[in-house]
Amino acid sequence: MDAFEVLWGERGAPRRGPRPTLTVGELAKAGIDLADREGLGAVTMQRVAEALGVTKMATYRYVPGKDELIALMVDTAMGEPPELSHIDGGWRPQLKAWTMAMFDLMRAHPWALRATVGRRVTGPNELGWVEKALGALAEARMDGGQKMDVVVALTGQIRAIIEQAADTSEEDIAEGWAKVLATRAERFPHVVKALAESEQHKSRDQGLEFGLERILDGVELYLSRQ
Amino acid sequence: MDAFEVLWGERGAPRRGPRPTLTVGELAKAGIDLADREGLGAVTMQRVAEALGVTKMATYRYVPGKDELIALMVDTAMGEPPELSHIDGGWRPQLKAWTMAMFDLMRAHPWALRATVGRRVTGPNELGWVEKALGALAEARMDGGQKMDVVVALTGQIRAIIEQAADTSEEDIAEGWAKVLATRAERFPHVVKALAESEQHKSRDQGLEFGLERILDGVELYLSRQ
DNA sequence: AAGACACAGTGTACGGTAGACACAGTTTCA
DNA sequence: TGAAACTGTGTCTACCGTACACTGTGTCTT
Repeated sequence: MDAFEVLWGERGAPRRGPRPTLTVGELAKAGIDLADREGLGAVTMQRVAEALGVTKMATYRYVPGKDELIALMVDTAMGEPPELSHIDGGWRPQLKAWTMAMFDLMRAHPWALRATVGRRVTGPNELGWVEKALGALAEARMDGGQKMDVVVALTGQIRAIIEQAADTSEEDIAEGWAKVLATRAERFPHVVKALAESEQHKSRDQGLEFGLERILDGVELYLSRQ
Repeated sequence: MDAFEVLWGERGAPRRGPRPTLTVGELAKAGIDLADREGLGAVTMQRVAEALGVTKMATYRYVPGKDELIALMVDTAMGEPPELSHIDGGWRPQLKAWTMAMFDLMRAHPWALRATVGRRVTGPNELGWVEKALGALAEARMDGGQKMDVVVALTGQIRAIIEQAADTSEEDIAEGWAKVLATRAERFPHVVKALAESEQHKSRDQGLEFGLERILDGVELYLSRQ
């Protein structure tokens, strides 16, 4: 049983033996709850098992190892992709809605960022999200590779905004960058200036909005040139 | 001694006691070598210490913990930011050169992606990179927050491309997505189509190029509207 | 009906991890 | 010439993922 099978294979009830007391779904949910409340570092086989009232070795009956549990958590947390087809106005408002939905999701589960770096197996929900985004672009005059590149750019934007928000949260910026910039302002004049000017509109949704509109503008311009 | 001090404080030679046999720089370099060769998972205090010929506890004389060592590795691997002022043509070619330079860097040290998720302290080199990018935008008609948003969008694009490349490397795509799409093509028709069409031009630099040009187009359009 | 079989959850054990702490040796300052 | 400050070492603890043997349970086959 590998990660692929855990994510994509359906689990028929076993023919013989005692009934399983858990399901992979419950396992994933327990992990997600733990990660939401205490961060990804708190997700250990021990604690997940505790939350479900079994010993940690019991979890290995459902999942071959921790990596696969995390993968399962990610795909479960991602959930069903949103329906976009009812949104009027073509690909642009649809992609915007898609991006916002994923942004909200990632903000609700910030640990998912850390859990989705490096090589991993794509789960059904995650692939469903990609499918929806590509569906929004179905009529656009670009080849498939370029459509995929647009989707990649959007996910990159989401991640970047959330990570920047994590880096520059109120207390961090106060005791981090500010501490540096106070003593070394002459070495980073542009950073100092940019930070000073951005004090006013500090909402992170605004940062997402701005970058997102630039990307969509760029795509629109590209399409209008074809 | 916290992460901030490790990254930003200079370490004067101690007044008394035996000479330190190492420097924080050597520590960082040993960690980087290890991570480059065997991945971030191979970086343990034990193995870093071994590579330097000391016991693992000796490393704690230079660095308060592993997190700080990783932060140091990241900032060291990032290195001095490239000089952009000599590049003609205004902010756009400069930002493009900046992005390409960072892309090359991240490809040379793929572990840096995993090491730069979540809350962390920004080091001097990393801040220097941001400074250079903002410098390229110094004359642009945007406020500082928007300039910062552009930089964030560019870093997001770099990360997204590299992670996508890791996910969809040749063998992974063959035994991962392809395996799914073969049996469930009807569920993900747009993904199937996009992947088929993108078979031809599979170079990842092309993916970076495309997304990057869209972003820069979007920024340019925004500036032309001001 | 009864045994064989497949499976679930438990308990124990192991190698590896980060890091705390006490200690011995070394260099410099008072 | 101590005393003080500092380095690297050895030992120890708590925790991690996970391998493996075992007991108990439900079902299929004879």
